[in-house]
Amino acid sequence: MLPVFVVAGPTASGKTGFSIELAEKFREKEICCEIINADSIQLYNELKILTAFPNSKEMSRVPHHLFGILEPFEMYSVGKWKQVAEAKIDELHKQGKIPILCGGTGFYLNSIIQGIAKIPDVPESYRKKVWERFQKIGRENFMEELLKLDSGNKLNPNNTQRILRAYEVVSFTGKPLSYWWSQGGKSKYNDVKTLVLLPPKEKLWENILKRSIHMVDNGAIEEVQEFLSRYPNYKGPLDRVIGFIEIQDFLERKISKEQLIEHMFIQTRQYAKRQSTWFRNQMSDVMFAEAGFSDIINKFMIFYLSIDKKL
RNA sequence: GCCCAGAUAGCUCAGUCGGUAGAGCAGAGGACUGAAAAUCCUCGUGUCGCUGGUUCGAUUCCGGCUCUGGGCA
Repeated sequence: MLPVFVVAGPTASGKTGFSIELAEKFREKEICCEIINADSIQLYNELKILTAFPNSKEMSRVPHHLFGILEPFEMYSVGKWKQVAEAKIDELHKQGKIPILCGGTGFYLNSIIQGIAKIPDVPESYRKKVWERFQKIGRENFMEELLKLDSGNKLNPNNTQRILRAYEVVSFTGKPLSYWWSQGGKSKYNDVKTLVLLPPKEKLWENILKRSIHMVDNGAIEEVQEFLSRYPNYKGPLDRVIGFIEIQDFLERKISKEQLIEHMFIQTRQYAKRQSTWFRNQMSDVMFAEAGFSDIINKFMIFYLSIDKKL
């Protein structure tokens, strides 16, 4: 049974470059690795500068999968990603290749590493109705209704996304989330090797600042402008991309270029922190690494590579 | 040079009719089962510009000084 490699880490920790070097290092040993995207936003085929999409040079060094597979209005979810990612993993395994899951979306990664409960799909139209009900009756009444249907629910009423989800599931399927969770949903892979790149904070902040400046000085603004010319008044899943809203503010002269960079710097820092918290506390059996690439790669190989002998 | 307004948390500012002070942002920590670059929770001691005076007690009132805006020359 071939392993699954996972390369995780906060944004700007160098995952992309690392994964490529790792794959090339294995190639020297006649082991073929290919990269599968585990970043919820690099799934989209837009805003490639702002989302730090791997460039064509990088993509030509090692085969990349599940990058840019979505259109800007397509809604996605862990469940959907898990399905296509597993299909891709299995396909690579059949070809005798090792998949490297690379990305910063810890929630997605854990759905492969630890598994996730199987819950029936709630149709988009139904979700919309739930949202409208929430809007109509207000948070308090909505929460009251939710608790009637799902008395064990301990969600904070302010957590809109979660209470909507809980309501959706219990009212659509007739069973609360806790029921579905208790049904299990184990990982189908038993040999996952996870590496988390976790640079010291100062180093990470430096990378983030450099990258924010580089993005706005090298086309991110024009990219957003061009995107908006194709999708005027866009509202959709890409709204959450850090810098997307701020660049629009800049284009409308609400903020200066310096403020734009500052906002992007701050938000990216906060995002990186949330990611690090996840990696530290929600993932298990991981190897954390801080040092330079070649050093980590060697350690990774020594640490996990009994495969050398297996193959 | 004169007049006016400021000077309080890393930043922007509120406040104390005299009993040593609190918001937002930033920051720190945390949660996370199909929106996850999302969403949510917790955390606030700082010579209240400096220096005299009045007072039992001054960041608060009074004087002087320094600095920063703005105005008049």
